[in-house]
This record gives sequence, C-alpha cells and structure tokens, in this order.
Amino acid sequence: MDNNYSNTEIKIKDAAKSLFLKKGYSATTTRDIARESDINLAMLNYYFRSKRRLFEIIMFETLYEFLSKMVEVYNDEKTSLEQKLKLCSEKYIDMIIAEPLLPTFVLNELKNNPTSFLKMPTTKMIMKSNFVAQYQEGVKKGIYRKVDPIHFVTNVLSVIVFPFMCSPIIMKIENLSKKDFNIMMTERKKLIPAWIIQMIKK
Amino acid sequence: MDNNYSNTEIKIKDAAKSLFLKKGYSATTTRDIARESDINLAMLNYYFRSKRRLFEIIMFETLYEFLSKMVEVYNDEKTSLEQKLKLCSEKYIDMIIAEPLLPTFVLNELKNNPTSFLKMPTTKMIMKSNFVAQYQEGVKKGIYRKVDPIHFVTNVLSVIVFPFMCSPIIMKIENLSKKDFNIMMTERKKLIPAWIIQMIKK
DNA sequence: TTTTTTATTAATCATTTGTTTAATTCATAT
DNA sequence: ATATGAATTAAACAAATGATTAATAAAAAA
Repeated sequence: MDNNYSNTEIKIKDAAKSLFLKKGYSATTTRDIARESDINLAMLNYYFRSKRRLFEIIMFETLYEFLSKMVEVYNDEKTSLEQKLKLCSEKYIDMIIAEPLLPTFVLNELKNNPTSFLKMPTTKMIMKSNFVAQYQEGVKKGIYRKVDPIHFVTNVLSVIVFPFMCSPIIMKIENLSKKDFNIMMTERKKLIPAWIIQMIKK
Repeated sequence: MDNNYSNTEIKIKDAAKSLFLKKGYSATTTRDIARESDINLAMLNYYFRSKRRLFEIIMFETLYEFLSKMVEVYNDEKTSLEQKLKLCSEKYIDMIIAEPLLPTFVLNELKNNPTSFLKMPTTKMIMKSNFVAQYQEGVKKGIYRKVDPIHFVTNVLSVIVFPFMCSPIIMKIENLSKKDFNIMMTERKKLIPAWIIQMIKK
C-alpha cells in the first residue's frame, strides 16, 4: 500500500474505534487504546494530538461511512419504493450484524455532541431523497395513507435499528445466543418490508 | 415525612440520577454529584459506600419503576388488545416525554451489565403477559397474521421508543425545538396503535 | 445535663488519566 | 558514510478522581 498512513496510525485507530464502540468515550482510556493496539502511549498524541481529536476523527469517519451507505439506497432512481424497502432492510440489517455496537454508539455520543452531526453533508439528504418522494407520490395517487414523511422514515428506521439496541434484553428474555439473535434479525429482512407496506397501504 | 431516608441521602440520589442519565456512569464524577446536590463529597461514600454502589441502586430503582409501569398495562385483564395498544402507546410516550433520557441510558448501561436486568422480577413477564396472549388468540381466530410474538412486541416498542433515542437527529434534520418534537411524539400516540393494527390485521 | 451516637466537614491519600519531554532508534536523502 | 528528519520509547508531570481520615457539629438517648 502506498498511502500516507503509517502502520501504527492505523493500529491506533482500529483499536480506538473498537474500544470507543464497546465502552464509549469516557470509559475508554488512552492506556486502554495503547495496550489494545500494542503501541507506545505517546504515539497516540504524536499522531492524533489528543484523545478528543482521535475520537472526533473516528466519529466522523464512522458516521460518514454509515450515512453514505444509507443515502446510496434511498436515492437509487431505478428502484421502486417497495424495492427500496426490501433493499434497505436487507442492507442495514447486514450492516448492523457486522457492527452491532454502532447504533447505540452513534446515538449515544450524538446526544452529547449533536453538532458533529451537522457537519455531515448527507445528514438532511434522507428527507429529500427519492425514497421520501416516492412515498409522497404514492400518497398523491391515493395508494398510500397520508402521514408526515418524518413519521414514515422514523418508523422504517425504528423497526430496523431498535431491535439491535435491545439485543441484550431480547437475548435474555428469549434465551437466545448471539447466533440465534442474528437469525431472528435475518428473518426480519423479509418481514419488515411487508409490515411497512401494510402500515401505509390503503 | 417519617421514613428512614435523610434529606441529604435523597439529595445525593436525585442529583446522581440526573447526572447518570445525562452523562452516563463514567463521565459522571463523584465531585459532580457532590456539587449538584450541594453536599460534602464524603457524604456520598458515607451513605452509599462507593460510586459504583450508588449507581447500581439508582439503576435498579429506575429499571424497576420503568418495568412496573409497563407490566401494569400489558397485564390488564379488562382491556382488549387494541385498547392496550392505545393505552401503552399513550402511557409510554408520556413517560418518556417526562424523562426523555431514560431509554438511551437504560439500553446503554444494560449493554455493559446485562446481569442487573436478570435480577428484575418483571423482566420475562412481558412475553407471558395478557397482551401477548391476546395477540396469539387473534392469530388462532384468524383475524391477525401469524408471526413470532417477540417480533410483535419488538415492533411495538420500536416505534414507540426509538424516535426518542433519535431525538437529536430528528430535531436537527426537521429543525424542531424540543417543544415541537414533543408535539410530534404526542401525534404518534394516536398513530402508532393504528399502524400496529394495520401491520397485523389480515 | 451528660453521654453517646449520628451526621457533616475540610483535608488528605493513593491511583488513574491525559499529555509532554528528552533521549534513542530508524529510515531516507545527500 | 553521514547528516537530517521522522518514529518510537521510557519516564515523568500535572490535574482529576474515588475514597478515607480525623476532627467537629448536631441530634438522640441516658
């Protein structure tokens, strides 16, 4: 590889991301990060100046990657609303199965620092996406019930994301292993689009 | 008042709960709590032995109160499923408007310590509640679509709770004040029961 | 009132934590 | 081969943090 990033710089970021996701900003110490990435403590400040700055870099990149993937689906001109529902349900669930700590982390750290979200270029794009436009078209045509699009979008994201945030509870009360839980979430890939359609269809 | 709790003990717990909810366990210092409750730092250890123990007491009480309120609605023998949907939608949304930081706090701290949830007597009661039984009856009668009850319960909670966890995002992208946001959530009290019914009705 | 227990305070302790420094090693270019 | 800059290390610093102590004040019991 011939980029500008040194090996240690990547090692620090990987370890830091993993720890920040797992324990949050405050509960993660610089020494934790140094140990996990197997680098000298001073290297953290050498490459990133401070713990705060390292966190913000990781936060930005993580958010950006996450939102980019979302916008991709929502703005596809070729697919119908029902196809988009199926696609995003599948895509998000796969995404979160691959990185299950992400939603809680994002929402939690955003609560403390909502400005970092403003900086994201893709933030407001969801409400102006093809996805929402297609829903509103359907309303005009009289095939969908009318409701403020923000409710519609919120509901879609709710039934996709929230179960992951409850995973400890769901696993406990249903006696599921992590594997079982993921199977359950995989089931939802098919169920969610149908539910949403039933919710909005006249 | 003639209970066993001294004034300072209550002051400490109130301040600590407020801070733990707002900033989480790690980001809250004992000195924060002492300052906020306007007591001497040593009083915290005098009454609660340690920060950890104070946290666990608050966590337990908060969880217990929260779950108790939930079980109340779910197990009411007199109400139909549709009435329960309306009641719990109203009740939970009012509850969370009154204490909006609670869901994120609970889910977040539970992730680190799922055992504290096991101790709760009411934990598994939801899946064995009258609410679930009524749904399954409806399935047998052929008026509701069949799906694993855990999906049904998860969906109800998702569309109720998740929007609050996203409140910073929703407020940002929709340009809402806290008041506006609460109005939007209040709208949902009526909408959610209808959505859920449409979701499950044949 | 006197004694005894309980509550409160200011000061202090021992760790932990984020960050920096000064010395050393490594790589690269001249 | 040597000089220059970048990368790495061990050690240390200052501030913050959870917890304790010893002295004092307040309340309750005798």
